[in-house]
Formats: sequence, structure tokens, C-alpha cells
Amino acid sequence: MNRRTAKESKESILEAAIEVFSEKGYSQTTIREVAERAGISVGGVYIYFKNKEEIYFTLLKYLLDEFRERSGGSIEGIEDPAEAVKKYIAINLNYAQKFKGLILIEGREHGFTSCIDIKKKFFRGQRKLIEEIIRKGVSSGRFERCNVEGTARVIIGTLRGFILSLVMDSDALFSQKECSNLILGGLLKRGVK
Amino acid sequence: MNRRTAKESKESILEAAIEVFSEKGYSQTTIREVAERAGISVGGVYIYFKNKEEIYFTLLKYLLDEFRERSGGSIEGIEDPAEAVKKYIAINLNYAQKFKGLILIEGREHGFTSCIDIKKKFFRGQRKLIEEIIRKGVSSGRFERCNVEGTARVIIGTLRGFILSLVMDSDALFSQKECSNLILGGLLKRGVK
Amino acid sequence: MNRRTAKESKESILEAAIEVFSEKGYSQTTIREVAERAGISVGGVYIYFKNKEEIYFTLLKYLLDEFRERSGGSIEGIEDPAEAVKKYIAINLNYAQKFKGLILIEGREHGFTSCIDIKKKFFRGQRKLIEEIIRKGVSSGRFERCNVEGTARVIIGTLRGFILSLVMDSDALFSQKECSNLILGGLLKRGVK
Amino acid sequence: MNRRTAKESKESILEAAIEVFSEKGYSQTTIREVAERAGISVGGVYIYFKNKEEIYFTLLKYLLDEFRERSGGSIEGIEDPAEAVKKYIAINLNYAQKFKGLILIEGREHGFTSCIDIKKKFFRGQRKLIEEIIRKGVSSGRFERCNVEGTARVIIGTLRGFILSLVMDSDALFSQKECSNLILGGLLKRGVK
DNA sequence: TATGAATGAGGCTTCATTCAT
DNA sequence: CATGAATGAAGCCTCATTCAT
Repeated sequence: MNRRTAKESKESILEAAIEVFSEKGYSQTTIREVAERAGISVGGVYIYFKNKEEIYFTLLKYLLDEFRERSGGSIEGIEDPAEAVKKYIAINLNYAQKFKGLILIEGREHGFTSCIDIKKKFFRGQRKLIEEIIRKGVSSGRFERCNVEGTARVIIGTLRGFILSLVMDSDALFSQKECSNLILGGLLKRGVK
Repeated sequence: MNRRTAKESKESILEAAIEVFSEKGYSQTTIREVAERAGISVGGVYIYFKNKEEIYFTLLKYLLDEFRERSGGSIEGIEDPAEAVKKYIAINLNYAQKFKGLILIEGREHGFTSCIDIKKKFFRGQRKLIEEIIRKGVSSGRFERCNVEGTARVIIGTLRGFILSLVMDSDALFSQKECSNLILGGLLKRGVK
Repeated sequence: MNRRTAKESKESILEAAIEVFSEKGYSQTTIREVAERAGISVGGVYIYFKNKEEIYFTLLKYLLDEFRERSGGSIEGIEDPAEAVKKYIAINLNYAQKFKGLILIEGREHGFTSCIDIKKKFFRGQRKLIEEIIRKGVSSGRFERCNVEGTARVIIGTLRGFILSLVMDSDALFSQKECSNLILGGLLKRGVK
Repeated sequence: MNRRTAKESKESILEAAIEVFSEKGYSQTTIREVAERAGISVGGVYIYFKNKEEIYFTLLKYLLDEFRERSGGSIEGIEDPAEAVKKYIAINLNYAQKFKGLILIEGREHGFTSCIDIKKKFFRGQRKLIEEIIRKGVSSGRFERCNVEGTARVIIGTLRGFILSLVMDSDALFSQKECSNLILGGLLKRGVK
């Protein structure tokens, strides 16, 4: 018997699940492996979660919520929109490095509507955050006038791409600095028409 | 019975496999379904391919090669580096829309070393392509001076992110134009220090 | 914590078990559900019963005993054997309606020797009861001369069939009256040789 | 590999399934055992049947159909309604002895609507058969005037009870003769009352 | 080559039973 | 006595792969 409390057990399962899902993806993750890493029996997992999907869903929800809070909080006080963008990028990349595969990769491998919904909501929220920054940047004159919504979408996409890169070629990363530079400055020469 | 030549059979399997892998991902794809869509028997598939992994590998190789050729060719003659970037982005997004899931998503779901290698090589090649464009842009004075390698990496990452977005929220796409605008122009106001 | 005495606990488990076994059959009944309906913990059940089989066995024994007493008692004073048969049929059908599935259905689903024995003994007892009635009927001239044992067996079988019908097609029941009529009067025309 | 044709395999599975379901009931029957007795692998069973339920359903349908045909056929030509009843009883008991548990017992252990429907239809059909015999017997003057539908219901129930007895106390059977006697003649003395 | 029945390992999930608290 | 987390065996089902034809 294990002396852990129910809460501890549940958490150890979730922690193990983060690891395994991140390493192997949803389909390749077996409950057995999650259980082993969590130091619990296979049946024990089912005390806390109805099924594999629920583990994934719980995890996803938890991580997205945490990220939402964290990213929202860090940016709040920043006046300079360029700084806010940099900060937002930094948080994203750091968080992603930590929970690699989990957050952004899986998405079509299993068609869980619940997951799709929660993700859409999350990305919509993030887009609103970026849009706010851009809008502030534009009205303060720091940013070029642009299609705010489209640009926000592009930035979100960009960051996802970064994270994907993190996952796939774990060696060949690019720096946050280059990333911020590109997004803020673009490729074209200043002053050139 | 069957009129198809060996080559035709093999190709029909690959075509079916593209479809199914794209729709369902690697794990969720069954040989049976591939065989059915290819109009061949289950056993027949194993005449042409050693196993599931080899189908995936062959497919990946084929698509990456084709893309490499196509993207290389389209850009070759373009003088204006900004145009070349736009063109490159357009090709990427079009191609991705066609073969969605296949190219970029799967990759960690199964740890096939062969696939990892081939992908790394591909992305390295693409990066070189971009680096070349950027370098040309910088030396011609059209682009800002910048860390060429880092920037290329970022652009590649960006495009992956776009493609990922295509796959995940198939509704909420952004336009190629916004994408090009951001990459070329950045957010910051022109002429501003 | 719990105010119940041991006896109360045990009884509440048995009551819950009657319900669940009747509703779902032996195999589909889970200890968890019995425990829940009894308002006790899973482990608590095992304080009072060695295992699932023992619960079933105890229950069966209890119900058969109760029925034996009840049916024996009701018939005892009745002089007219036809009335006694009617009464016996009525008691059977009423009791069955109450504990439907339990008594008669399960029985082969699990091969518990203990249960088989107890059932055989019960049915032997019931047969003796019927035989007694028939014998009395025959010697008093009310009943046709017949193979008493065989006829008793048939009647017992008949009643089981009724009860089975009760369980299976809970809508399409037949009346106690028709049942008594058939058993008492048969199909053939009176007076006809 | 097995040389059997698909049809042979499917049949051997069904034959094995009849055996095991009859012996153990639905819940206690494992696919593994059915497969073993059929001389096929576990996976092989699923080539021919979607799942356990489908095996059961197929079997049930087959047996009911066969029985329907057989019993209908045997009775058809018989003029004397009393003979027809005897014959019907004989067929029922013989058939039941052969396929014991399967046909009539299981029914609530699993709540497969498909099975419930098919059984109801079957029993309705059988009832019509009996009703026809009784009606003929009554109009020809051989049988007492009676509630035809109710009586048919009782007879069907009676037979089910017999079969149940067959299954449960496999030793203590009663004879077909006693059964026919009771149903035809009843207990009450001829000419009395 | 081509077929498709067959295999069997392995995944998910359930549940009777145990045991530390 | 009571709890309920934990165990682990066992069941159903899937599917990549093989092989007799």
C-alpha cells in the first residue's frame, strides 16, 4: 500500500502523464507507463481518472490555465508595447521548453471535442492579449498601423511554430532575441520604401 | 486479376497512405484502411513495403523531395528578395494546406530515427534557401543587417507555426499577406528609432 | 462514526444486495454498488461477508427460507386441495414479482455448489408440499388419479416458467387465474373420455 | 494457419459459442474459451464477429429461427389438437435439452435491446401457434371453452419453466408425458363440479 | 504477385479483494 | 469496526504482420 494521500497520488499521476505524453504523444503513451512512473498500479490510475482521455484533458486544462494566468500577469504592467511583445515571446518559449510536446502538438491525433474546444478558447484568449498589445502600440505610435487581428493571428502562429521547432529538432533552436527582432523589426530596411 | 503494374500498385498505396496519414495521424492509421483505399489487399501492401514505418518514411521522403524541388525552382529566378520571401511563404502555405498533417505534425509520435534524420536534412536545406535570400537582401541593401542564420531559423519556425495552425484550427486561418507583412515589415514603425 | 450495529450493517448490505442482484444479475453486480446502496464502504462489506459469493449465498438462503415458511404457513389450514393449489400459485407469483431475478434466474451463471445444493433442497421441499396437496386431492376424490410425483414436478416447473416470464417480458404477463385454471382444469373437455 | 474456409471457421466459432454460452451463461463466457474450443485464435474470432454481443445475437437468431421452422413444420399436419399439443411439448423439451441454457435463460443478464426484440417476436410467434391449436380444439369440441390468449400464454410459460428446470437441476427432470397430461387434463376430476 | 484468414502481443478498462490507517 | 486507496489479474478488443493458397 502506498501512504500517499489521494491528492498526492492524483498529482503524481498527472506529473507522470505530462512526462510521458510529452515524450511520446497521446497514442504512444500507455497507461502502464504512466502508472509506473507515478509509482502506482495500473488500476490505481483509474481511481483518479475515468480513462486515458480524461488524463489528457485534465492535463491540458491545467497547463493552459496556468499558462494563461502566468502570461497574463507578466505582461499586465508593461507600458512599452515592444517590451510587452518581447516579454510575451519569452514566456511562451520558456513555458514551451518546459512542457514541450504536450500543449501544442497533439490536436488532431485524437478528435476529442472537449480538447478542441478548450484549445480554441485558449488561443482565442491569447490572441486577444496580443491584439491588445498591438492596438496599444499602434495608438501610441510605436507600431505601424496594421490589421490588428490578422497580425495577432500571425504572431500566435509564429510562436506555435517556434514551439514546434523546439519539439522536433530539439537541438536546433533559435534565440528569443532573434524571434523578437523579427517580429518587431521585420526584414525590410527602415526608412526604405 | 489486377491489371496494375507493380509501380502502379505501389503508387496507389502511397496515395492512399497520404490521405489516411493526413487525416488520422500515424498511430490512428491502420494498414487495413490504407489497403482498402488503395484497392489492394492487406497482404498486398506488404509486398511493396516492409512495414508501416517504411510506408511513412517513403511518403515523407517523397513529399519533402518534391517540395524541395518545387520551392527551390520557384524562387530561383526572383531578383527582389522581398518578392522571394513572399513567394516562399506562399508556396509553403499552399503545400501545407494540401498535405496538412503529414509533413509537420507527426514526428514525435513515433521515434523513427530515419524520419528524424530526413526531416532535419530537409529543414537544414530550407534554412539555407532562406539564408541565401536574406543574405542577398542584406547585401543589396533591401533588408536590415541582421543575424542571418538566426533570422532564417525564425522564419522557418514561423512557417511551421502557420502550418500547425492550419491543421489545428482549420477555420481560423490568417492570410498569406499578413504573414508576409509581418515578416517583411515587423511591428515597429518605420523611421522610428 | 456510524451508528449502526453490526447486525444493522449486515442487513443493510443484504437489502442492497437483493436490489442490485435482482436488477442486474450476479455477474453485473459490483460490490461497489452494493456498498454504496447500503451506505457502507467497500471494505466494510468484507467485514460481514467473506466474498461476493457469500453475499449471494446468504441472500438466497434467507429468501428461500422466508418463502418456505410463508408458503407453508398459508396453505396449512386449507382443506380444499384446489383452493390450496390456487393459494400456492398466488403466493409464488406474488413473491416472484417482488424478488424477480434473484431466485430463479441466476443459478447457472456461476457454478457455486453451495447454491446449487440449497436450491435443490428448496425445490425438493416445495415439491413435497405440492405432492401432499395432490395426494390429499386424489384421496379425497377431488383430483384425478395421477402420478403424484411427476405431476408435482410439472407444477413446480410451470411456476418457474411463469416467474421466468415475469422477468423476461415484464409486460406480457398472464393472470394467476388463467394459470390456476389450466393447472386445475386442463385443456380437455370435462366429461369427455 | 488453418485451412478452413471462412464459412467453416465462422461455424466452428458459433458451435463453440453455443457450448460455452450454454454451460456458463453470457457473462461468464470468455472469448478466449470460445476461441479455444473453436480452434482459432482470439483475434480470429473478431474477423467474423464484431464483438461478443454479436456472437450471442447471431446464435440466438439462428436457434430461434431453426426452432420456429422445426416446431411449425411438425405440427402442421396434425388434426387432433391434443396430439398437436403433445407434439409441441415434445419438440420444445427435446430442443431445450439440446441447447439448454442458451435460448431461454439469458435475457436480463445483458440488456441488449436487439436480443430482447428478437425474443419477444419469437415468443409472440409461438403463442400464435398455440392459440391456433387451442382455438381449433375448442371449436372442434375437444377442448373446454377458455380464454384462448391467456391459456396460450400460460402454456408458453409452463414450457419455459420446464426448460428452466432442465437447466437448473439437470438431474431432476419430469417426463414429457406428465407434462402433457397436466396441460391436457388438469388436476380436477373429470365430471366433477 | 495477390489474397485475406489467422495470429498473438499488447492496450484499455473493470473489479473482487486486501490492507494501512 | 470502518474506510477507501491500492492492487493485479483478467476480460474485451485492435491491429501490424505473416503465410497458405
